[in-house]
Amino acid sequence: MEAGASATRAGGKNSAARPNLAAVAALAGVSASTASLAFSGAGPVSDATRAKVLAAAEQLNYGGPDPRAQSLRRGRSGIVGVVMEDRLREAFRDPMNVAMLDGLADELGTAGLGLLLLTEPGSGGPELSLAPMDAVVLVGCSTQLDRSVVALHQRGIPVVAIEAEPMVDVLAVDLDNRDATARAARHLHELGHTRVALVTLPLEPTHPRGALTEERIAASTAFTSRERIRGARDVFPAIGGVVAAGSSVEEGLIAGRELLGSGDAPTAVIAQSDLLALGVIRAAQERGIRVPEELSVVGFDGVRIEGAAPYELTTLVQPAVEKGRAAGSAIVELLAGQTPAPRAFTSEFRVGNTTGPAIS
Amino acid sequence: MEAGASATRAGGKNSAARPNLAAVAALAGVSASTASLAFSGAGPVSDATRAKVLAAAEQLNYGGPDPRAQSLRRGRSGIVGVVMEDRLREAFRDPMNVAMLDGLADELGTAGLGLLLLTEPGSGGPELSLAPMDAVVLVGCSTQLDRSVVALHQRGIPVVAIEAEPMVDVLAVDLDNRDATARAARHLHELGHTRVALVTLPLEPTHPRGALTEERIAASTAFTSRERIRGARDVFPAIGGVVAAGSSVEEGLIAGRELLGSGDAPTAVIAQSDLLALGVIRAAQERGIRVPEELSVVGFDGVRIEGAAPYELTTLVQPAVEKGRAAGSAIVELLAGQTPAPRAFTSEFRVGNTTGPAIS
DNA sequence: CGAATCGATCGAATCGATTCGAGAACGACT
DNA sequence: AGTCGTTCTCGAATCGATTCGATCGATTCG
Repeated sequence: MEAGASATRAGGKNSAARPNLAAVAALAGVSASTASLAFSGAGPVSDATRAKVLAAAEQLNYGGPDPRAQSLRRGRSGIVGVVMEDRLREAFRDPMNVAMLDGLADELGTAGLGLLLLTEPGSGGPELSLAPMDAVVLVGCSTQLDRSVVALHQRGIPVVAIEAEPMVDVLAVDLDNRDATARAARHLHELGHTRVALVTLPLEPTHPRGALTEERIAASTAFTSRERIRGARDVFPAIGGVVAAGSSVEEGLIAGRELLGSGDAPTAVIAQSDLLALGVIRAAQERGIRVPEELSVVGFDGVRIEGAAPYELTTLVQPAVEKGRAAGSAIVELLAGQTPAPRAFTSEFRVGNTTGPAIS
Repeated sequence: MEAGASATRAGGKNSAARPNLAAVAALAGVSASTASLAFSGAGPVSDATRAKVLAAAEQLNYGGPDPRAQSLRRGRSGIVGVVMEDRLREAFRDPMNVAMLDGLADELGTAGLGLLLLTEPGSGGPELSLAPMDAVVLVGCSTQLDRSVVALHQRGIPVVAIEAEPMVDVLAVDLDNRDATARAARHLHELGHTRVALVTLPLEPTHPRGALTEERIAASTAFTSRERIRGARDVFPAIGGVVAAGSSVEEGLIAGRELLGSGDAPTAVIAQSDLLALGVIRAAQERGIRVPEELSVVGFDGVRIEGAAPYELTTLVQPAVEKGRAAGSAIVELLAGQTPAPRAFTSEFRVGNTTGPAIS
């Protein structure tokens, strides 16, 4: 509290308290409603009056209508929450997420909406329901969000989910994760690979590493990861592998060491992100295993990674920015009272130089 | 507007309108004030009453107090704005920024505050003043923000600036940019280098590339970049170079080609970020110039970059996460009515294997 | 047994603006 | 001159909750 705080009321009208629209109106000699019109521009106000109001505002050092009050009255705050499953640092490590966010921010920014970064409940951050949001975007979130989604619906807050388990009253922006992965798997199959392993994204909220087991898959809450596993199994029904703790080159390296160090090392690896794929390649390099001659590696995302040279990943290029954009425009439509259709995006399989025929 | 919207009033009390605290209180047979107490937990409320209120809330499908109304009444929205100079994609491309943001989010999250991403005014995004924010963090922003800062002060919104031109009533979280760069320059000087060039971060809001000229430096609005240039000139008064359009390996590559292709190529380069430094190294590799034998390169930030191997950059390690944390805790204190002291961080000069003696 | 105390609940004011319908002033048209 | 139509301004209601002080019983203390 500042020095003059206690005098808020005692000091009369001209105390240190921040001025409000009423004070400005009073000084200008007009009613509050007119002053409001003068600021918002809606409704007819004579130039003379507007000038008077603006002058009064300047004199009182009034910075314009309080956004908090506007939010209440209008029922809109201009803020859209974005819930990402990881900590910021984790989420932003993958260029894919950043690209997606960029598309989202771009679309929302155009509509005058701001992006509020939220983490999943329980992370200690804002409770996901106490923030004044107009809408929410769920990004690759676990299915455990059901409860929160219900809470949001009670508030009448529309929800858009990018790559998530279908939920009632949640607009889906999807990617052909399963199909795409199956395509990559088929590619490996055609090249003659039979010993193929997966390096997956985290399956649990706590991101533990470890072998990919049936139990873990069944218990998993990570939609995207599970879909991609399904896609791989459409081609290699018994495929196994390891689970990484995140999407990074480092994690890929760890996973790669694990896979390549075992007795019957695979001849091909399906990594669930380009960063992981690059890490696997690094692990191969460490062991003197040549890519793609002795080991084929496919990634996912199609992001351009610094330091991948001379490799050009065989990967699934997904329209990340477009995905974000689609989510953004869906939100804008939702807020306009329209009912946009769900969007589904497809990935393009791009063959690089990290896959080749299986060694006979 | 939804189907039942027009019936909001006509339908009587039980229409499709979203329930509010008053409705819940009425159904529970208590006053609104008691219902409020029951939800907030402040003040004494008997268990029986609380149960009644909660039951009524459930029956009405009431999701708890409206954050917008709370914001107004409490004068707090729980939202902190973060203004970054670039587009999201630009800003998040540099791990440095992400690390900083992570520290910030961590500290703010603990205090129950959310992070609202904003871009500089004029970018079309939220007007930086119409969002209901409790405080604002300026990150490496241009000096052109003066006007906005004034607007924020009018609203009584505290402002913290990370590495920015000192401004009145703005709490500074600083880094020894000048000093640190001078240290690196001295290192090169001691190694015998005389033909040294700079690769700087953008100097103007529009991020044009080009030669580093006196006019540009003088007209520059980028604080960090300018400070670092000053540091370099403390050792090499006549140092020139090129300006990059952002902080990325790609930009460093472009800048490096420019520098190394010219007639009297430098024997050492001071890059203003690690990403730029790595790009310069790439440019050298392209031309068959050996690092560090024929070209020394120093960076700034000390972030671990994938793909830098086998090089370990000679660079200035700055405490990025800590910087963000400091800004976060400063904000928390500011909001608590305290007056935290400005913070200044120092970078540590780390010698890697990208600098060596000048060729005689 | 009267008084002080404590716990639970309620009333009313307040946060700061927006917006709708009504009213006033004024020029134009028949 | 009277009526109609503009244009500008105002009053009052409203958005949804929080919070201070007052009230009212019931319990406990002297």
